[in-house]
This record gives sequence, C-alpha cells and structure tokens, in this order.
Amino acid sequence: MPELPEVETTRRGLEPLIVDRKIVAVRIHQKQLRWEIPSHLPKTINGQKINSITRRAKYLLINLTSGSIVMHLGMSGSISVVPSGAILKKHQHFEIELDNKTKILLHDPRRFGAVLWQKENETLKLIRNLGPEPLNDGFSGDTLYKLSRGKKQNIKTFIMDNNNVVGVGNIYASESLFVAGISPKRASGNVSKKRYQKLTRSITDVLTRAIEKGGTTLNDFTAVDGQPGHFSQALAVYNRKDMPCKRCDGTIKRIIQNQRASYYCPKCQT
DNA sequence: CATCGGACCTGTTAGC
DNA sequence: TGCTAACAGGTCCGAT
Repeated sequence: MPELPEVETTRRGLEPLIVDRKIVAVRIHQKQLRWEIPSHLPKTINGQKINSITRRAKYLLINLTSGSIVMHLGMSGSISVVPSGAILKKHQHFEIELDNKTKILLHDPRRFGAVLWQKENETLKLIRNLGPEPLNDGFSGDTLYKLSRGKKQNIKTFIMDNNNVVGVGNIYASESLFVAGISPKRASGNVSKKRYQKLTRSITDVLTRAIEKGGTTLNDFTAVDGQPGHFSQALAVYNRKDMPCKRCDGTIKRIIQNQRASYYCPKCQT
C-alpha cells in the first residue's frame, strides 16, 4: 500500500493525537512481521512520553524521551487511533495504549511491515544508508544524473531504488515518468541532465499533490481516522491498462519491469 | 560493483 | 458456485 504520500498522510494524522502523550501499555499480538518485534520493546517504551513523530523515507519514527519506535507499513500496513476499549480486529498485530484512553493500532494483513527499536543517539542500518528525500532541498536533477551515469538499468527501476531517491514506489514511479514524458523503458544512463531536472520536478509535484489528497487508496489504505485517500482519481497511468491517455490520443500500456507492473503511454513518453 | 531472482505473507479478483 | 492462478502499495539478501 503505502508509498511516501501515504506514510506522510499517516504521520500527519498521528501527530496531533499522540504527541505529548504518555505510553501506559503495549501489546504485541503477532510478533512475526518482516522482522520479529524486539521482545524487550514493551518494557523499554512503557511509561515513556512521545515527543514527536517524524518520517524518513517510508519509515515512521515515534520519538520518545529516550530512543525511537521505528515503524514501516510494508505493502499492506495502516495505523489507526481508536478508543482503548475497542475490540481487536483481525491482523491488528501491535498496539500502544496512551494516557488519554486511546490506543495506536498497527494493522497489516501481509505482515511485510515492521516495528523496530532505535536507541538514543543511534541510527538503524536500514535508515543510515538511504538516499535523499524527494521533498527536501538535497534532491536535484544533477544528483540523479550523476548517479545514473554508466547504468544500463531502466529509469523506472532506477528511481525506485532507495539509494538514489527515497519514497518513490510503484505507483508514483509510473506517474512521475508520465508527467516528465519519459519512457520507463529508457536506460537511466542514457537520460540527459535536462530530462533529469524535469523528472525531479515531476516526482516532487506528484508526491506533493498526492499528499494534499491524502494519498492513494487502491484497495485498503486508510489514514489514521479511517478515511481513504483521494489521489486514485488523479492517477494518469497507474492501473489504467488499455484506457485512453489523458494527454494524447494514445492508449496506456502495462509491462513488467523488475517483476513489478509499469504503466505508461508509448506515444507521449519517449 | 551492478543486476537479477527469490523470499517473506494474506487477501482479492479474474478466468475457467 | 467453486477451484485455481495471477496479482497486489516494499525491500532485503544472496547468487551471478
């Protein structure tokens, strides 16, 4: 489910509900996620205060008095805040009860998500080596251009690689390339600096617009309040195989790259 | 080093 | 209606 806009939507929803609250109970119902939830975690975080919630790539960091809970939503994760007496539903694997009779719930049917612990003054290896944030100043066409020189890898796979830029998943990779007018099949090493500048602007624009709409709900993504995202209607190519292009009189095509579906218009993406 | 395929899971839908 | 196969928003890791 969640790419950067969905994770950011989740972060923004959580922020006013959990910051300055104290953790009064922690329950693990299924520890076997992508990695096992550390067994010491409940004891470590219980009683601590939540100072802030931040995001790095698709990771959410709930920053406590000392250390941070690191959460990832994987393919099917979502987080909600509900009354602490709410009855547990299927696939709600982890809960943090707060001092105002509410609790944070992690729901994740496929269990590709994660709940990890990061000590104070430490950065997990998973987070340490990530590339630039697409919505921050460090992200530029020049950087992507330099990183891509000499590469045969197609540009769609290239922009989905977290070493180059973080947060661009399968939906927004296709959407950004459409906006930039670049074919996903093009070798990343053969794309000009000028086109990389256009592409970085397209990525930033697409992600920003998606956040404004609360993300994309294809199947089951919901924000913290249970509401779906509304960017699905704005998708130009993703999930639109055989449908008309919104920009020219071409037809959207679906191909497989790196074992993932890519959608594009062969006529206006070159 | 760059690149590829497999692995981890469950649920939904399309096709027969 | 029921069975089976394909497919789904991520990304790490080991083999090549």
